[in-house]
Amino acid sequence: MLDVKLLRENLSSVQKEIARRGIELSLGEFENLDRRRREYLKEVEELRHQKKTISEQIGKLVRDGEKVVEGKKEQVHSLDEKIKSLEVDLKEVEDSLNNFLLTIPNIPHSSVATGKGEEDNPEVKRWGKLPEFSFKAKNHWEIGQELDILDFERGTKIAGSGFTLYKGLGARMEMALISFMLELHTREHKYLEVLPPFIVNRDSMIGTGQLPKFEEDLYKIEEQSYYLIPTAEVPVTNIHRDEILERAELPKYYVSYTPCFRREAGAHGKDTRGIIRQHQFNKVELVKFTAPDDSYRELETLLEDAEDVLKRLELSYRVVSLCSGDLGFSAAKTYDIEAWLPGQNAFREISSCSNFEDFQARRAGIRYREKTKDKPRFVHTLNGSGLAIGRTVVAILENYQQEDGSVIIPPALRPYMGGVERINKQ
RNA sequence: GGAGAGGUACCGAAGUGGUCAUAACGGGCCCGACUCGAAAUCGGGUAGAGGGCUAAUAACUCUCACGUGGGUUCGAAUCCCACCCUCUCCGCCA
Repeated sequence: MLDVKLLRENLSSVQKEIARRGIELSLGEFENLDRRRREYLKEVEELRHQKKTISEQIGKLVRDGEKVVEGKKEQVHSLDEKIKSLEVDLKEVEDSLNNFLLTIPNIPHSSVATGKGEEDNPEVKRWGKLPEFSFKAKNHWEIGQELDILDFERGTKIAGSGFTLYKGLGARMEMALISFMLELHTREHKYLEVLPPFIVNRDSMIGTGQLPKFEEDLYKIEEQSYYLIPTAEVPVTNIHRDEILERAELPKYYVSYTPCFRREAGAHGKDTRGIIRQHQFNKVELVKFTAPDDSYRELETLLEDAEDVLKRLELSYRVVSLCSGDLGFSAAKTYDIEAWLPGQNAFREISSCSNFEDFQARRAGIRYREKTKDKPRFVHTLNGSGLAIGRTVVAILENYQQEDGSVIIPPALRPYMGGVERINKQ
């Protein structure tokens, strides 16, 4: 959520910034709602003040033994009527305004390139040498099926399309990657591991920006208005919802493994084969809470922490900076890490690292005090995949495939796989 | 799920219809005094949100805020209803 005051005072420049996303903000609607809200509020507060004053007078009179207070009670009654009707109007305007504010995306950072979509994302860096094969590189789903470690038919039978059954060393590799990443980030990058609920309430979803706008992307448990998390970002960022942190506590680093559930509404027909796009997938997520001045420096180190996973697995990748049109709703700036997939002859997203500045913090009420007596200020929140597990499996299968159909396990991962060095055909 | 108890500031806790919610009392924390320094002691300070007025994130002022939302009443932390959460016991259960 954007600051109402910022919006009020710099309406046209905010509008211009948001326009870079290809979204047009309605100035008139905001100005009208904001103005009416303040008018109603002022009036209601004035009437409440009058009411309070008279009630206090009645209290005094009664205590002094005065009995003739009916006239005063009448005054309060008539004030009450006015107040109640104004409150209805006020609530209506406040709800509209609030809903309007909750659906405005974050302002792109000044370093974000203006562009329409994926094709306009500037490449920031590249790492590693692209592997060369003396044979035709296969897709991960071919490799996975031939090794009998990925079973798409069974996944579909059990749940539906977009769900996969991992078997044998496939399942083992998925779990090994989770352990490997958690250990790397906790031991070497100093993140605190947390294992949160995978189901959250509506307030948490609003806090990080999934709701109210993107309900159709989420799995909902109707009976209780609970939602399955689409990313660990949601429960982990909401750890500190409605809290005031101490300056000395910042920055806070969390790392969390969770499964992620996404309906992928509107993505039909994309990546239908394989495990690139699933309704359920595993992810290790990095989340940071920082002081505002530090957040962009912290974004760079967050990115490096995520990159480190690929470096250790010796997988080639590149980093792109999302352009204004490709930026997510809540993000001010995002780097995507794209791993090289020989089977697809393309770089594909394997991590997304974002700075949300105070956008989520304002929604979720996450604040800190610069000094003991200062007014609380909003923290900045950041997060990034470190990494998406399923896509890492894809990258390993495709990059480490051998001519005989086997797949070599990257050395860094072997300790987490009981020393297995290679997955062979049975 | 059943029965009971309870949710008040950073923590504990008083307040059970009015002039004590910038909320008694105790603790913590911050500043100061004392001290070579510290402890002890003494003094002072310690919530939030949204408006109005402003150049102002200053001063002043108003409203809201006692788990959440309603209701009763001239007036609610206090009475009533619903819901949420915590604790104890019982039941069920991986």
